Amino acid sequence: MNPFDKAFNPAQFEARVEARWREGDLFRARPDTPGSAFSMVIPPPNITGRLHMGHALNNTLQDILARWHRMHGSDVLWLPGTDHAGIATQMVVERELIREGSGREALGREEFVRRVWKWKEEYGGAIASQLRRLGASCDWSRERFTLDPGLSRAVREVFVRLYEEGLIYRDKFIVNWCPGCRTAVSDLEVLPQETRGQLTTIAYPFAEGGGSIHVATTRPETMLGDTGVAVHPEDPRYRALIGRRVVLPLVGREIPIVADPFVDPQFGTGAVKVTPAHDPNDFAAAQRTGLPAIVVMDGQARMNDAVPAPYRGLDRFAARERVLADLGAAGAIVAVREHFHNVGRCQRCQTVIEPLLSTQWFVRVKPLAAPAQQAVADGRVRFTPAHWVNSYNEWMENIHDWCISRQLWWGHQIPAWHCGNCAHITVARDTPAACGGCGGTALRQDPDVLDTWFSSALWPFSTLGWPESTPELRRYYPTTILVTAFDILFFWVARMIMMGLKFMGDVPFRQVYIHGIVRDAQGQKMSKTRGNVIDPLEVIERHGTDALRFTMAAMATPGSDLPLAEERLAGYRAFANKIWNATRFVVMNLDESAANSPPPGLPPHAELTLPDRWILSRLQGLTRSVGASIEACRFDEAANALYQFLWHEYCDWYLEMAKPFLVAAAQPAETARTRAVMVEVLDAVLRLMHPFMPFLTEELWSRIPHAGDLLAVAPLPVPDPSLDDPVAEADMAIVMEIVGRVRNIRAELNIDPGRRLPLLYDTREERPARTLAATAAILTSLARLDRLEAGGRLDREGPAARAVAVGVDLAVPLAGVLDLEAERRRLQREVDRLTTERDGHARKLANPDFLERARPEAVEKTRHAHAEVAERLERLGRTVASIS
RNA sequence: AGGCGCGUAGCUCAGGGGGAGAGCGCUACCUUGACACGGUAGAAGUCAGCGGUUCAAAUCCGCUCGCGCCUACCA
Repeated sequence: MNPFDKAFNPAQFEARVEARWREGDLFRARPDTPGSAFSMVIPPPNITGRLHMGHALNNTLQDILARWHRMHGSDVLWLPGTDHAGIATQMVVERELIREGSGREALGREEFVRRVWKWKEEYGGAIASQLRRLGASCDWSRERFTLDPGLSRAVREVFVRLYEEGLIYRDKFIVNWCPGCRTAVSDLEVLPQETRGQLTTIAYPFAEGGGSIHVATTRPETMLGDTGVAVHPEDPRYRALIGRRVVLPLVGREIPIVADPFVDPQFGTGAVKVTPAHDPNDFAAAQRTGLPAIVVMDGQARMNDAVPAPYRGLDRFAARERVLADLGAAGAIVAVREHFHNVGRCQRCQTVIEPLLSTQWFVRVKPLAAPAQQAVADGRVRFTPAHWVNSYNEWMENIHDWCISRQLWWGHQIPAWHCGNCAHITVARDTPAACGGCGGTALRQDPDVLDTWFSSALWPFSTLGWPESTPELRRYYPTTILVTAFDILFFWVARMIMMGLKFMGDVPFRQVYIHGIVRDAQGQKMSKTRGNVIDPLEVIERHGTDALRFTMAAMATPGSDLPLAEERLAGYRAFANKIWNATRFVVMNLDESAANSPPPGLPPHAELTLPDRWILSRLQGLTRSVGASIEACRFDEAANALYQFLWHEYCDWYLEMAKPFLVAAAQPAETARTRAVMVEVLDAVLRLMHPFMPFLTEELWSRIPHAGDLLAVAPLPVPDPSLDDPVAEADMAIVMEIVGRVRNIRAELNIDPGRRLPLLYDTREERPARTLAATAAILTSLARLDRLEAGGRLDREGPAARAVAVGVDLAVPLAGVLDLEAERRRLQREVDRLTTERDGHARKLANPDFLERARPEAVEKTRHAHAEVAERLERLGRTVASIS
C-alpha cells in the first residue's frame, strides 16, 4: 500500500481502483439469481462522441443508482452500449475521405460502409473507455451497439410487423430536406431560427389582362414552382376572382386562383402563391384543391430542369437573387419590406432546410401514441419531475407521422425490395428470393436507411435479446428507471414508450428521471463556438473523478439546469481532500496492524460516551435520509446530507472530541472505545458515500479495518433504531452551544487564540450540570480551557466575559485583559437579538385569534420558545447588570 | 400564439403555511501533531412587485414585470 500522503491525489489510485473492479467482475448482472432486480439501459452515446459534461451528469446519476442498488443487495443490470448515429458518423467519415481527396461516391456504397465499420472499430470504443474512467459500473459483458446483428434483427422484425399492420407506409409527401446532408430528416431534427428576411410582394397579372393579383413571399425562388394562387373563400376582396387565371411571371405558365381556408386574410395581401412541392401548407392546400406539384430543385437545392433555362443549375439563394432582379426589371415587384421569421435549419449541419416533395417511408404514429399517453396517464410510467408529463402529452396529441427514411448509407437499410418487373414492394425479414407480387427475381433493396432513432426506440428490449424470449428479457424488462435529459424526451423517450407498448405489451421503464443540462457558470449553454466548454476529462485530471461526480450529484436539483463553475468543482475536490484526511487521521490513531483486520465493532452501549452516542445517532438519521433521497432521485439532497455530516459533524465535532481520548496519556479503555466508534462511523459513511465517490471511498476503505474485499460490493449500512438517541443529540447541543459561546468571546474580544482560558459556569438545572460534568475533558479541549469550574458566584473573580447558554450562565474571567467597552457592545448585541426574538413570540401569543385558531401544537411551540427566550434574556439582563 | 419553469445573501442555488438557509465569495484572527484543498468567529437578504386567502404567506391563489426553455405557425 502507498504511504498515507498528506494530500488527496486522485491520479495515484483511480486507475488502480478501476482495475480492481474490472478484475473482480463485479458489475455483471446475474439473471439466474434469486432476489430483486434493478435494471437500467444507458442512453447510448454516439460512437462519434467524446465524453462531455452531459454524459458526465447522466452517467454519474445512473451510476449512483446502480451502485446504491447493488450495495443494497439487488441484482443490478446497467446495460451499456453505443448508437451508430447515422448522419453524424457518416459525416465524420465523409470528411475524412474528402481530406484524402476521395469521397463517398467514389468509394461506392459497399466500400464506404466497410470504411465506416473500420472507423467504428478504431474510434467507436473511445466513449466506452471514457465512461469507465467516470466509474460507470455497467455490465460491460452485455455491451450493445445499435447495428449489432441482434439489434438489426429486432429492427427488421419491428419494421416488417409495422408494415404488415399498415403502420409503416411509403408515400410521396412534403418532408424536411437537408441539402447539406442530402437526406430527409424528421420534424424534430429541424431547429427553427429567428431570421431577418424580406417579404416581397409580387404582381401576378390576370391571363385575360386587366390588372393583377398581389402575392407576398419570403422565398421568391419558389415562385418558379407555383401552380396556383390561393385566397380565403370568404374574403370579399377576392371572392369574385376565384376561378380566374393568372400568368406566372418569368415562367409564363397560366395558373388558377383557388379558394382555401388555410389562407389568413390578415397576413400580407391575403393572397398566397401556392408551391405544392416546396411548402407543407401549400402541399396540403394543393391536395384539397387539386393543384399539381412541380419540384423545382434537386437534392442539393439547385434549380432543376423544370424551371426556365436562365435559372437552371443555380443554387436556391442565387436563384432568389436572380428571380428578384428579373421580377424587378419586369416591373412585377410591388413592395419589399423587412420581415422577421423563423427559418428551419438542420440540427446536424445548420443548412437551411428545404421542404421538398419526395417519396419516403413513414410511421403512422397516432395509433401508437394513444396507448403511450395512456401508460403515462395511469402511472405505469412515472415522470420525475412530474411536470414533464405536460410536454409529453402536448407532443403526443399533436404528433405527426414520422419520416423514418434517410438517404444515407450508414444505418439499417430498409428491409424492402423493389421489383424490376412490377410495382410491388416486398417487405421481409430476410432478403427475399422473389417478388411477392409477380414472382420476378429482379429485386433491388430500397437504398434508404432508417432514422437512427428508429433503432434507439427499441433499445430497452432489443438489447435484452428480443424477439427471442431470453432470460434477460424476462427478468429485466420493464427496466426500473431511465435516466435522461429533457432534450431527447420526444426523440427517444416518447418513442421508446410507444414501441415498448407495441412490441412488448408493457412499458419500457417504470420511471423516467429527467435531469437538466450542464451549462457554464453564467448559465449559457456550453458550445465550441462560445468557447465555454468544460471538458470532463480535463476536470478529472485536475480534481479527480470523484470531485466531478459529487459536483454533478450535488447540483442535480430536479427541474433545473446545472450552471457549472470551476469553484464548485474545486470546492468538492476540497471535500474529497477532507475525507482523505479524516481517514488519514483515523488510521494514524489506530494500531498499526488494525487496517487489515476486521472492524472491532461497537462497544457495549453502556460504555459509550455522549459524543459516541451523539455521532451514532446522527449516523442513523443520515443513513435514513440518504436512502430516502436516493429513492426519490434527490441526488442533491443526498450529496448535501453526506457533505454536511462528514465535514461538519464527523470532522468538526466528533473527531475533535475524540482527540483527548487518543493521546498516549488517555486511558487504554477509552482509547479502544473511541477507536472503535470512529472506525465504525467512518466505515458506514464511506459505504453511504461510495455511490457518489466510488474511487476515493474504495481506496480509503481498503486502508481502514474492513470486512470483505471490495467496497463496491459491500452492503450499505442499515439504520439501527437502538442507536437513535434524541437525548444525546439534545445534550450535545448544549455542549456545542457552550463551546460556541467561549469561541465567540475569544474571537470578538480579540483574545489570543492560543491562550487557554478559565471557564466558570452556574446552573440550577440538573441536566446541563450532568452534561457539563461528563464532558469536562471535551469542553477543555474544544474551548481551549485551562480551568473549568462549576457553581458559585460568577462575579467573584472580577472582570469576566459573560454569556448565557440554555440553562447555564457562563463567565470567562479575564482580569487585566477584558476590554469592558467591547464586552458591553457584545452583550448588547445579544440582548437585542434575543429581545427581537422574544417580542416576535410575544406578539403572536397576544393575538387571541392565534391562540384560538392555530393548531394547538403551534401555540404550544410558540409558548415554549417564548418562555425559553424570555428566561434566557432575563438571565442575560442580570448578567449585564452585574458587570456595570 | 400556447405551454412549462424560474426570480430567496455579492455569485450559484436549496427550502416551500408558524424559526430565512447552504456552498462559494467577503471581513477578522489562527501554520493548535489529520487536513491552509485547513480551523474559529463574523458581516451580509423588502424571499421581484401588487393584490387576495389565512390567526399566520418567502411558501397557497390571482395579476404585473423580468428571465429561460419547449411546441406550433409565420405566405
